[in-house]
Amino acid sequence: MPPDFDRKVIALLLALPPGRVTTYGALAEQAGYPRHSRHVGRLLSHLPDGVSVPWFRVLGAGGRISRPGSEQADWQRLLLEEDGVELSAAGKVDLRRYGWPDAHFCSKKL
DNA sequence: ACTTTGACCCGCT
DNA sequence: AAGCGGGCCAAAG
Repeated sequence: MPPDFDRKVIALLLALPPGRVTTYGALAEQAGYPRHSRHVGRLLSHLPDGVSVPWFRVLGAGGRISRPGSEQADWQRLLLEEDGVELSAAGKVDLRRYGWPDAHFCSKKL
């Protein structure tokens, strides 16, 4: 895995406008490594310190929050709402509405 | 070198 | 709705 993978993912994340969200799969794909969704997860779980990343804007496929029940999931939900993102009772996000503008699953462009 | 472990994903019960 | 199995691939033990 080239060193720039991490860098790219971070950059993409920083470029993501507030109030919008993306997914592990989409990040991996846009970083040039399709099917590497897990690696994005692993990256975010061991975040290089010194970089402040809006990790909470990263969701699982279909707009699901990862590791439901975990402490981070609760935080994520809170932070997202603070961003103005609506969550269903099940804690899911409508990607068509809040998804990454360039992503296929998003219908609401910039 | 081999095995286990993920902040994953998809399709099928 | 919820669980299972298989696929995925790098990192850590």
